Amino acid sequence: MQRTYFHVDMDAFFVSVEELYDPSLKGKPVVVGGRADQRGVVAAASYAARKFGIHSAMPLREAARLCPQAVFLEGHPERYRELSTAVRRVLMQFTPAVEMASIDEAYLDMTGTERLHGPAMKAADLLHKTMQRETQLNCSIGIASARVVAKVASDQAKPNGVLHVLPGLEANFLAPLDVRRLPGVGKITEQHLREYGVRTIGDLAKLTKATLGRKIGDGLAALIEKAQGRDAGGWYDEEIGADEEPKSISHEHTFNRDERDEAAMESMLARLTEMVCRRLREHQLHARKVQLKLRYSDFTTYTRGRTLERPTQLDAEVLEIVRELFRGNWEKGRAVRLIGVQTSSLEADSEQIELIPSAQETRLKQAMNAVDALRDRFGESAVSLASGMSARFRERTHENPAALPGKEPRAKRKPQE
DNA sequence: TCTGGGGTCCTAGGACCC
DNA sequence: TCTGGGGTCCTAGGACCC
Repeated sequence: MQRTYFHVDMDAFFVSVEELYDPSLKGKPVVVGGRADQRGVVAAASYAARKFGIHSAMPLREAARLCPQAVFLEGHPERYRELSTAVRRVLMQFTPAVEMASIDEAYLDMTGTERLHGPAMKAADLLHKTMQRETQLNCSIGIASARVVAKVASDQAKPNGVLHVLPGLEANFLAPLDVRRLPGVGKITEQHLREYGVRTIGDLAKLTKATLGRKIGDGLAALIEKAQGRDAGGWYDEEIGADEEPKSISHEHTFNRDERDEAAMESMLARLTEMVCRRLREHQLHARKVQLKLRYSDFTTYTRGRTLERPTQLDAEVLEIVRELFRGNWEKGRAVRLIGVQTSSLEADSEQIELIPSAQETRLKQAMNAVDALRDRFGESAVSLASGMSARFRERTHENPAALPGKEPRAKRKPQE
């Protein structure tokens, strides 16, 4: 059956949200991602900043060199999440089949909504206006019979436009575009494809086993099919909105200066573990896999993990494993740039083989819920488990004085209405 | 200019099983 | 004289996306 997908992509989302809260930023070169002298990259750049050659994923220091007068902002993740929820609410007015693909973009399955909203272009126009009115944010919309084509179309429609690729014309629309425009083709794949003379999506669409001179793997086969204008592989084979629960939950931290002190790294690990486990509990999930990530100062990166016999969401259990992995794998004395904790193979509470929980376990769970509640009311620093405290103290005093308690008022939670 | 943080999916080798 | 072979789990690494 012929389907109709919308891909809705917010224009310069982080920057636009910042402008909402501080209209004086409008028209200025604005960079969201961190201070100009920090380790980090550009998360979003205003159109004025882009004129200087600044783009996302560029190191902050380079952005500062290109445009010293730009306004550098750390950003406000809570505000972005809040606006993202508002965006989702608008989209849900048009169809329940909405899937947020990231904080600022979504896919809508609009198949069969003509009776309700009229033809696709009319619905898109209304969606565009509703989004403006209810969030004060601009978006771009791509419409097509395949999600991958809708996504490329919204990209071409930017900024603040709508592009409808008519059924039957998908391949024609894609063919002249640079192969990098196709989702899934990054720098590395582009280089590989270049060796086979592929420069445009049309070139990729024509690849066969014969022209390639070798066997085609599943990944490349899916890529070729996408280049021909059809959804293929992985997520593209599932229904919109089928995914709700996360498949992994992780936190990581890059030290502002490379770290070689064991105690400092262990307390950071404790802190990261607390954040991860807290989110596991929020989602009512238990993790069966725990992974440690280490990146040394030369950027070589290692992950070491373990599968648990029994899934968990408890700080102490996860931290014990993380510690063992760290002690068993960190080369003593070698300077560490980044450290991280990841959980995966997540299972819902109900899937747990519920042996009768021991009284001790029940008490522990109650205690964790109490800790989470305290943190809700008084901030993350209110309650600390294990050795997370000293890391927090270090970060706040030496590396980030602005974050000292009292100096940085925590965002107040809105009372429930 | 040294390169964030949070994710998803794919690959590939070895173990194990039928 | 040597070759089975497919499915699934586990682990680690890597490409890619916003």
